Amino acid sequence: MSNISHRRWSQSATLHGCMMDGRPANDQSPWMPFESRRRARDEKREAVLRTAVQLFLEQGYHRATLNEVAERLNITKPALYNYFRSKDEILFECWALGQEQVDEFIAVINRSGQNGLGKLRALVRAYAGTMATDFGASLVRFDPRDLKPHNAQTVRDAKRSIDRTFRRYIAEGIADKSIKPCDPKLAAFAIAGSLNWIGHWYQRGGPLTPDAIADEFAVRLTEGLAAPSIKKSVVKAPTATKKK
Amino acid sequence: MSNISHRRWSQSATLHGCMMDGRPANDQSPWMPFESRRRARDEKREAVLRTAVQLFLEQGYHRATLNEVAERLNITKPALYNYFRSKDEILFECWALGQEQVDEFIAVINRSGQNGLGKLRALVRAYAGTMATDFGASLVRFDPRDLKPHNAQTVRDAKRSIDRTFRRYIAEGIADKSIKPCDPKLAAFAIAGSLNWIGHWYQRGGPLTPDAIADEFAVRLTEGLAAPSIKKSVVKAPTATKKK
Amino acid sequence: MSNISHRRWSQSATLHGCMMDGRPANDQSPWMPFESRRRARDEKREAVLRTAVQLFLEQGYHRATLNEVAERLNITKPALYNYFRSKDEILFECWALGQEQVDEFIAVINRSGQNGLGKLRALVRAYAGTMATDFGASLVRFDPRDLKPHNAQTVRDAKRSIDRTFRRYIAEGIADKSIKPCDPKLAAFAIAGSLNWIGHWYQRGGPLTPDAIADEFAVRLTEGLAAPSIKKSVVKAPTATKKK
Amino acid sequence: MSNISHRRWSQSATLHGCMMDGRPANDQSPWMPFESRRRARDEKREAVLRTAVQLFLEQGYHRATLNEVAERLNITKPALYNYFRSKDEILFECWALGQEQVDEFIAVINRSGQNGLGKLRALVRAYAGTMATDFGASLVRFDPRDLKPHNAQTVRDAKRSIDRTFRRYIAEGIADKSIKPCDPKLAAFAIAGSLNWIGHWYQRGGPLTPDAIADEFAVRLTEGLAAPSIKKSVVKAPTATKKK
DNA sequence: GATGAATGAGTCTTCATTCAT
DNA sequence: GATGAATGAAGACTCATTCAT
Repeated sequence: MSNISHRRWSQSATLHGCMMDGRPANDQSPWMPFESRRRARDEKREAVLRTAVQLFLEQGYHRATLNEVAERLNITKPALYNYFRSKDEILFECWALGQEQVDEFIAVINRSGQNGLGKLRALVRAYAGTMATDFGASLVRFDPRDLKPHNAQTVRDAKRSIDRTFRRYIAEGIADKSIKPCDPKLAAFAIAGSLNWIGHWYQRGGPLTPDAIADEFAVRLTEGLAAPSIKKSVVKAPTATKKK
Repeated sequence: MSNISHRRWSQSATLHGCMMDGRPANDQSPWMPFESRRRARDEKREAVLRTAVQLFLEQGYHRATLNEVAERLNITKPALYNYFRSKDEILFECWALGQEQVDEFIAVINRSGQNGLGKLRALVRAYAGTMATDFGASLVRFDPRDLKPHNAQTVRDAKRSIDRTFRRYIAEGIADKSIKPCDPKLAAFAIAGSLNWIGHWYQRGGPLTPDAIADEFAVRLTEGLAAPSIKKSVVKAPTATKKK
Repeated sequence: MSNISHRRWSQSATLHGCMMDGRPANDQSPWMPFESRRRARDEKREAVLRTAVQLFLEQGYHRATLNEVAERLNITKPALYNYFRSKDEILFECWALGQEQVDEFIAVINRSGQNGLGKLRALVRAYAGTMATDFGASLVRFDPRDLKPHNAQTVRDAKRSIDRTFRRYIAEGIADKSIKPCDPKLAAFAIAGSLNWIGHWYQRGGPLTPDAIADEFAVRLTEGLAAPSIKKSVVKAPTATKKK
Repeated sequence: MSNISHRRWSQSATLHGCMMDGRPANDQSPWMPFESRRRARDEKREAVLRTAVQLFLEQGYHRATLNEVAERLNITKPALYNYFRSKDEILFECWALGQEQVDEFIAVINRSGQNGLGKLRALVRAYAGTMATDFGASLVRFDPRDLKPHNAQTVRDAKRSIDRTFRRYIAEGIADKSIKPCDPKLAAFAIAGSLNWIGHWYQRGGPLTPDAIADEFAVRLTEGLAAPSIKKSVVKAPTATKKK
């Protein structure tokens, strides 16, 4: 039954790491075909995920069938099992790709030397942009309860981590006086809520561009928090958002 | 197998009352038994909905089975079909009870003579409170695509109507100068997003009371919008919400 | 479980017998109310059967639900169980009313002093007329396999008996030279088939009256069999059939 | 639980042949395996239909369960859904196979240059033979109301078409004087009724062979109609019917 | 690596029937 | 005698998953 070693999600970048692995490809090693085969495999994996995330968002995880995923890829259902062990693993990997984006821009913001308000605005901006992507939306539209317990826990941990980041930036801002005193917890909820909601209503091709939304939200969601003196300073978000 | 002998409707204290006045009914009104039967029926319907909404929120609509709904009510699955025609009808009725709350307080707010900002704050407050209830949360946690087309349309219409209300209050506020000029559409999205998100994270029994959340959000979500002069005025929400 | 004595169908006329029982009603006995109650009961029983046979013919036994039978009678489903013990018993009683008609006219024809061809024609005529009634059609449109084994046997016996009657008349006709020599078995099948088919296609309110059909079939189905000399003699069927 | 290990399609002698030439396929045509797969599939579909039609005739459509169909084929119920979309589709396909036989021999008769009586007799003969087959009997033993509206309509149209064919041949016969003047409509009903009834009483393995029935009916059902001069001409039915 | 075929688990739903009132 | 409520038995259908080829 379980003769396949359990691939585990290690909080960052399996798939992304893979793509960087292209590196050894530049030499003429005899296992080049091996390499290229692996790359082909990864590309197919990704194609599955792109198709799946779309379908899952369109119809909802439970109404979407693997049959339709396969059909859209012009393959057959069992072929999917060459790349993924189960439907919920596909779901999880979709989520993981979204989470990767978040991890990346949070890392960038963390390294930026801004004050609390600056970081918060940068976060809002980047997060809003991510919510307007398929994989980003999957962060908030998919239900962890559809995952196996282990993965579900991973998701919950990540969610909590994001929440803590919001609160931390706010707390930092309060400490450095760039943000008015307030309850970081509720403020974080309010801001995150607005942002997460984007994942539910944003429609590609609508009148609003992701950038416009991101800019507007970066201002709107923080202007109430900004301490009087720096209310007007708007910050450019790091353009870390990977879209691929 | 048949360890369920006494059928009980665990959640119906009122129902129990009913059964007690089944006998004294002969002394008063001749259609008392009739009345009481109808009431009993309504109460059972409601008990089903209360149980169902809880289960649907707990486990998600698709993972929740009617069997478990029935079990929690100490009845059998087909008994549910005395009150509802299908699983999705139950879902719809849960939503409808939440929507009723919303319709009611919006009606009250509409009739209040406040300015735009006042109405908006009242709306935020009442809406936040509703989100902290089971039926309220069902407004945003249930997926209209699980409903029959007709009901799905009803839900979508209602959602649009709520959105328009947010925008209208904001526009009114801009017109009457109680709200700073801004894009009503995006502002409405931002506010509604924060509020809707409550339905996803709020846990009964947590450290935050619905009222605290409602108050905080009423201030927090609007202070950025408020025109300088009236920034400090906080409004009590109409307490119109509860229905029974 | 089976504390109810099994009412058994004794090949003739429970219901019919009942109606003849009107007999004691002509006196002023003190148990008149008793009598009248029983008559009321019988009338309701019959009303159920009339409604049921229609519905069963309209929609087919399995698609027709007792609920709809009850609805058409403006009563509720369990009320039906005051008159019948099960759905298939209703089916059986419908069949029995049709069979009664057949038994009656066969008895009449048997007693008539006609020759074989005469009897055959009389039978065809009467049978065709019966097929154009609801209860008559139920003889051929209902499936004995829907009945309990005992009743199913009763039905099969009756069918066989009718078949034997056809064959007997034909054989008589051959013997008395009113019918050309032929295989009575196949001839009976052919004639009975044509007649039974009426139950499938005849629509009340169509252009053809039952009488017209009966007359035409009486001629058409037998003219091939008739020995030359008496080909033209047409016989009036006994008008014994109609019961109400 | 899993006492079914070897899945066998009991009725598919041909299928077995197929599987044998699965191996030699490498020596000849490259798409042989493809072909053979398709053929295997068709044969299984047919095996399902053969089993289903038998069961439906034996027990009636509603009492027959897909489970039993599957069991008789030594497969499981959902496997049936590889070949058919629903139970009623299976019913329809059974009917369609019977109808195909009818369409074929009608086409042949239409092309024959016989006079009206000749065509009618040929039709009777061929139709009688078909009624003695399982798929033929399904033409009259299955209830179109069990089908989806679209298919039900198809069935009704086909029935009407057959009826028109009977009437047309009779009318032709009257016109060309091979048939005595009569009402084509009622005559068609009478003949078709006799024939259809075969589908209800004919038992394979009984004393009567289909051919004997067909021959007898071809004479019996038409001798009453034949105009005196040609009464004796008997026609061989087209042997076009059997399809495999 | 891919496919057709098959499976098993599970859910909704229907309906005849019974029971308490 | 009638009713509302409840039940249990059963069946169709779906779909993720597996297996042999």
